Amino acid sequence: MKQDLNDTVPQQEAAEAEDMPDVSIKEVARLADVSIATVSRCINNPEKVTAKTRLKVQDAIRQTGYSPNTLAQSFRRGRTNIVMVVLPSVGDPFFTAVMRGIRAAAKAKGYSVVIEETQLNTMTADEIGAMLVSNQTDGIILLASMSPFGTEVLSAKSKRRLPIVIGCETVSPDLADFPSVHIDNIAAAKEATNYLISQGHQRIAMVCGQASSLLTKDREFGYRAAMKQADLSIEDGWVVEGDLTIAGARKATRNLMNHGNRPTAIFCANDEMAIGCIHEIKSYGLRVPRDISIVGFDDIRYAEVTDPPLTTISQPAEEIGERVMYRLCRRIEAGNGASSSPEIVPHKLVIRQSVAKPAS
Amino acid sequence: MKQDLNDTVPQQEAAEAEDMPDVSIKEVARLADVSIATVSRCINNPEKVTAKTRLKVQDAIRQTGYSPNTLAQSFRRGRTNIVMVVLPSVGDPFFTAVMRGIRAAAKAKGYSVVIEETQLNTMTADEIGAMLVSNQTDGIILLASMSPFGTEVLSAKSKRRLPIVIGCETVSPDLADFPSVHIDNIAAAKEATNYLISQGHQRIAMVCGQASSLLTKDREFGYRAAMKQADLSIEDGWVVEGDLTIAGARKATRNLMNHGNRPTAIFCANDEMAIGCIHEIKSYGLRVPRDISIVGFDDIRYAEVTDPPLTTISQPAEEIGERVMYRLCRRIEAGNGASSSPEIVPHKLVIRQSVAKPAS
DNA sequence: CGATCAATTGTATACGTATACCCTGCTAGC
DNA sequence: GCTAGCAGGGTATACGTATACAATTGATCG
Repeated sequence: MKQDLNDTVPQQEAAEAEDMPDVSIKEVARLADVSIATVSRCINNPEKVTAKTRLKVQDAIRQTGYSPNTLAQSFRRGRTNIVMVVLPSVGDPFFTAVMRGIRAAAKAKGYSVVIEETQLNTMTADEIGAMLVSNQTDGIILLASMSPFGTEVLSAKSKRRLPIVIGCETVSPDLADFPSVHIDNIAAAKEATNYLISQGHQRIAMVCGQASSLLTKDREFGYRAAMKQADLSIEDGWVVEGDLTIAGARKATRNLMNHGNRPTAIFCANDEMAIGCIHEIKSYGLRVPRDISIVGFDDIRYAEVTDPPLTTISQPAEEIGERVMYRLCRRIEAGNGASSSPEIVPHKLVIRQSVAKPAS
Repeated sequence: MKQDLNDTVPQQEAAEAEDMPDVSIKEVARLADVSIATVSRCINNPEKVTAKTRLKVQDAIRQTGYSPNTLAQSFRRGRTNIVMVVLPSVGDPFFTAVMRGIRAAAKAKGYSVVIEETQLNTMTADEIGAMLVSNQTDGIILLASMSPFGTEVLSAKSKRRLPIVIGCETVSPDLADFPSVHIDNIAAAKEATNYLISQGHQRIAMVCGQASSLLTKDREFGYRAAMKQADLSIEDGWVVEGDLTIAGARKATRNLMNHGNRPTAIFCANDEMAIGCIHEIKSYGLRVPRDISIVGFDDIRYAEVTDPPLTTISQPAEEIGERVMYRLCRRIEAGNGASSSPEIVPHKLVIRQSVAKPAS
């Protein structure tokens, strides 16, 4: 519309030929009076070229403002230096913390990362499959369980030799040979439940995640195990399914509030739901922890500024992210030679003020 | 190490030849007994090929499990279908909401998105410059102001014909010719401040963002304008700088609490800081809003579950994300022909319970 | 001083795709 | 029935880089 009249205005200094639209390795070679092979070597194997030539070439590079065409490089090398991470929800502060670790490690290793969201597992297997093949990436980090089509991933992996590493989630049996790094979710959930029990609670409910999520399955398992071990019964309707969001938790909590035998404590499968849970309880005119105690999971950064501050299980989120990324790198570089054993990182129960002894 | 002994084990059914490591267009052409050009046409211009041939080719594609090599395509076409978005902090729920909109639009348009974080503007200009050239993307969405090196971006843009669109931030003068979509930050901040004034507050402080962030600069400007218009003075030390995080806000709030003339209301440049602010105030044994009123900005999803629920300025975050992505697409497809006028979306003051009339 | 070898640089090719251009064969209009 | 036109499909090439291999240079040693 109006950008094409710049031919009528005097060329603005042109600095150092900085405004070339696209300068290829050829330009550099011509200017430095060497072959393109030499230029390429100067960049990738500087030690294989004379100091004198190297200087000439570096000079030409500077003059032309050349930078290698990443597309061509990726094509030639067969590597994009992009990894994909699949997670349930980008909005969850826990996952953003994990992402921070992943991103830090990725940057250190020279990778970019693209994120795909399973939208809390509402994606169909087809959608996920399409997502996986359409993106050309060097590897995949799975932070979300996708059991329904686990085999699809597996076949894709073996087919394209695509390294996959799993984080946070407990691995499902058919993905057991992939490397993974996560906490011991069962033990952590047991610990959280036991803490409630140790405070004298007997009527303990749980707001868990979707049935499709292995991770929350494990947490539910830990909860049930602790209850059984303490000889406490779990009434029908005490284990309600949230969708890991605040809204979902509020709805789930409503069911708990209306239960004939109302629990005195609630264990939430993540902090996000614990926040919703607390808020819903307050809307009933009840107080936390005086009337009902709450334990969360993840220790997101909002956990300490909620009212009351949340007692929860802390995961080393950033560390998980870093480790999982580094393991993926090793997998990319070393192939299947790299270790594929699961890596368990430590969790910790952090006690704040959302749990009290039961009133009743 | 151990994956090379599969020649000794019997081939596992081989299904439908589904396990080929890398099948190119050539395989398909050979199998369908056509030229590779025809295969390519079948995929990209199906109407230019006979129905019969098309069927043959589609059959071959299915049999081989072929999918085009995205790297080669990108290289050939000179387009990656990847866009980069630069934002201050991936952890901030406001930006994750914007990202949700961006992601949705990107998916609809067939783009992947890589995220770069300016780490709350602690990146150096060099780092940012490196980031921009290293990533081969079709376009950039700027959600963070980077005034110090705005010119660098600008030159990069003109140099590589790289479309850039700005979101959320008010554009700095030297980026004024880029398309942008955002709310009227000044007007919104004025509205927030006026609301406090209308409730009878006169000693109103502000926790703003870093000086380098244009966006919070605008909010501060709006605050000052509203105060001036109401003939209220702003004491030294009433405008404190946070870093848009909870921790930063708590520190900033501490200064406000220790101020000789303690304010009765605080306007925070974002909700994240408002949360920190509230928490810090509580730690002084004071109550919100009885002792001090708080107004936030952004209306993140935690704003309604804080205690008390936060009065704040609501931005249509997801919509901003979508629109900004669509504008980037238009820019990528239509070049500079696409409109570059700023697009102002509406904001809204949402009144909850963090503001009361001043006690004094 | 010449031959051999190492070091350095140039030449040529391949990666997989998209497309400009050409060729073939068919159809339609006279 | 012959030709003009056209549609469908094949051939060849280009994209920018990296590298195997060839060629050339220089140096060292006999």
